[in-house]
Amino acid sequence: MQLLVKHVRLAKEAALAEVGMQDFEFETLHRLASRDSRQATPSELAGELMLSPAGMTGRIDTLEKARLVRRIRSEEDRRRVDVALTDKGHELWSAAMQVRARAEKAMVAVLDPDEQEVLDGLLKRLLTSVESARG
Amino acid sequence: MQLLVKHVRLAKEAALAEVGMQDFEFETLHRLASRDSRQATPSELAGELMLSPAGMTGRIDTLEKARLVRRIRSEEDRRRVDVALTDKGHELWSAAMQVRARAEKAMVAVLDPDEQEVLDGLLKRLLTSVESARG
DNA sequence: GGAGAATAGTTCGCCAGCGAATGTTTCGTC
DNA sequence: GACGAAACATTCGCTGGCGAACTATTCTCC
Repeated sequence: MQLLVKHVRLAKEAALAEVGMQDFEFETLHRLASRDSRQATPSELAGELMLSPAGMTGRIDTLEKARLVRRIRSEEDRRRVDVALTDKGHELWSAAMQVRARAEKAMVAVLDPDEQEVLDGLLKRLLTSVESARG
Repeated sequence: MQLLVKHVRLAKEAALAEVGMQDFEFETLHRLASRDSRQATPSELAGELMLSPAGMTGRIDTLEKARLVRRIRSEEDRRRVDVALTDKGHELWSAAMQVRARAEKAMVAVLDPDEQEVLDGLLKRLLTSVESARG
């Protein structure tokens, strides 16, 4: 049911528009914010977000232009670059988190808690199996 | 869990590559093939596929170039255009259907039939609720 | 019955992402 | 220690899709 997925995506995007952010920007910030260090390399992010390296460079470009993120050339290994969340980026991320959590909650509210748990479990099993099946 | 969705999408695309087709092409053909008349207007298709009118025009262009589809200007209402599946398009669609069904089956095989039914039901309820919530 | 609103499709300029090729830096091995 | 292989990020050209403006046709209603 990818129609559902599209709807969900659209609903989430609509929610994010409230804080003036696009979905892909939020996803990237979210990955960064979920790390203790508040930073990661482009490759790591690209892997987690299932994005090509080229695409990742582009995303970081726009985020950096918006001052939500900073590029820091690594000293030990000068091929590497660390992408760090700025204060502004962190603020915007938390704002978006709230809006988004609200939207998500409203959507799954049609299912009672037990059902939500069942759904969650089934989806997780599918995900792990599919992931292992394709490396 | 949009990660799951992305994986599923990727897996399906990989499957379709076997018959040399892209996902969006298949989706469009599928909508056409699911109709008795084997044809539909661009607007109808755009609505079903959640695509902008502009995007739909582009898709039809490429499909028409590949001779999978034909544009037929309507006689009664000359603003309208009917998109009709060609024989070649229909053949390719059925070939893709088989490949795709196989891939889909393999993915949900980790769940036993009862679980599949539960998952299906939950997802459908989510979809209808989300759809009604946003017109 | 003619003017303006509505409808259907297309064109145009733009954007995010992809794959392939490129430039640097580091690693492995002889 | 030097040279080729590998790792990282970036640039380049291309593609699918979007929104807004445009064209052509039909509907509405005074």
